[in-house]
Amino acid sequence: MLLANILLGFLSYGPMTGYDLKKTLDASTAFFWHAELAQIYPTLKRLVEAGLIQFEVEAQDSRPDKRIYSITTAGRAALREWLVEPLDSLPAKKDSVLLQLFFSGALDKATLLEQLRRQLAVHRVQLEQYQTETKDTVQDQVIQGGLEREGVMWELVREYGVGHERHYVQWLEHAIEVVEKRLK
Amino acid sequence: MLLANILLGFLSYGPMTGYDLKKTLDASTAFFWHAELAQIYPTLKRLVEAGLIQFEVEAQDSRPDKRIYSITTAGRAALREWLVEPLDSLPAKKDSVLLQLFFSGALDKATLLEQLRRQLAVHRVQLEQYQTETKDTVQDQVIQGGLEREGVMWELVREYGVGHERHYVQWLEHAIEVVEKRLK
DNA sequence: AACGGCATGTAACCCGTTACATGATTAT
DNA sequence: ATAATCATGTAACGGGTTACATGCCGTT
Repeated sequence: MLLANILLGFLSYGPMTGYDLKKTLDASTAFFWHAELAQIYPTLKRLVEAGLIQFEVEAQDSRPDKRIYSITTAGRAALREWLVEPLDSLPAKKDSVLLQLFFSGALDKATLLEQLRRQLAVHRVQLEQYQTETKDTVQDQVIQGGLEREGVMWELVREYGVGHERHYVQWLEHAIEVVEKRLK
Repeated sequence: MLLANILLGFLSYGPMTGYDLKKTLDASTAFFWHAELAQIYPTLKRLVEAGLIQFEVEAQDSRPDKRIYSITTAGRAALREWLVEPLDSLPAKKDSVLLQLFFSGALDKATLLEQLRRQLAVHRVQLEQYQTETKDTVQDQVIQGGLEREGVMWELVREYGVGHERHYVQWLEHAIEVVEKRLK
C-alpha cells in the first residue's frame, strides 16, 4: 500500500501524530496524493504491528491522548526499499475531467464552453496557489528542518505542479478557442 | 461509477461487445482512464438491469456467444446528465512516481539519477506514441464514424496528452540537471 | 448558538485489481 | 510447441471513501 510508504516518508523527517500527518499531507503532497484520516489511522496501526514505526503516548485532558509516532530502523529500511524500486513504468492516470470532456462533443456549444470556463477558473486558482502558499510551505519546511537535500526534491516536485497547472490552463484556453471557432 | 459513464459514452457512438469496449478504451482513453474486463462485464450487467443499455446475442460456435450492447433512450439521458455536471473542482490526482521522487532526497545521487533517467525513457516513448499511433486512431475514428463534432473533442484531449507528456519529459530533464548540479 | 479545530477511532460500502475458469483459432 | 486473440464470466482481496461516534475548546 502506497499510503504506508508516504507515512514512513514523513515520519523519516521526524515524529508526528496521525492528525499531524494528515495536515502535512494536505499541505504538501495533496496535489499528487491525498488520504483521509479514516485511512491513516488503521494504516498507522498496521505499521506498528509490522514494527516499522512505534509511538509514545502524550496524555491530554479534555481530548484524546496524543500518539506520537516515530520511524524505527526497520521502518527506514522499508522506506529505502520502496525508494529504490525502479521507475520503469508510467504512473497510472485517472482524470475524470478529461474523461467528461472527451465525450462532450454531444453537448451544445454554449454548455460545453461553460464547462471549459468553469474548469479553467479552478485551475487558475490552483496555479496561483502553487506559486505562493505551496512555495512558502516548502521553503519553511527546509529552513525549519534543515533538510536541504530533501528540499531540493520537494522544490522540484512543486515546480512540476506549477508546470502541470500552467499546461492545464493553456490547454483549456486553447480548447475554448477551438470550440468557439470550430463547433457550431 | 465513472466506468458506467464511459461505457455509455462509447455505446452512444454505436453498438459494441464488452470485449470491443475494452479495446476501444485501451486505444483511446487509456492515458486518463483504464479498466479491466473483470470490471467491464459486471458493469454492463448493471447497466442492463438499470435499463440504460440493452443487448442482442450473436451466436458463435467454438467461442462464447457475442453480446452486442447498445444504448437506450434512458441511457442517452443518463449520459447527458453526467456530461452537464459542472466542472467546478479539480480532478483528483494520484501520481506514484512523483510521490516516490518527493521522498527521494534520502537516496544517493547515482541511484536517484538512475531513477530519473529510467522514468524519462518511458515518458519519451509515450510522447512519441501520442504523436503517431494515437493521432491515427483518432483520425480513423472520425473518418469511419463521421463523428466530426466528437472528433474535435477527441483531438483536443489527445493534444492534452501530448502536452502533458512533453511537460513531463521537460521536467524530468530539468530535474536531472538540478540533481546533477545541486546534490552531492 | 453554531461552527471549525483538535484528536482519536470504527463500520459499511464501493471501486478496482488479480487470479481463476473455459476453450477454440490463428500466428510465431 | 507456445503464445496471443477472441469472448465470456466469477471470486477473493485490497485500497479508499463516506458516514458515524465522541467530546472539549475557541472563535464568530
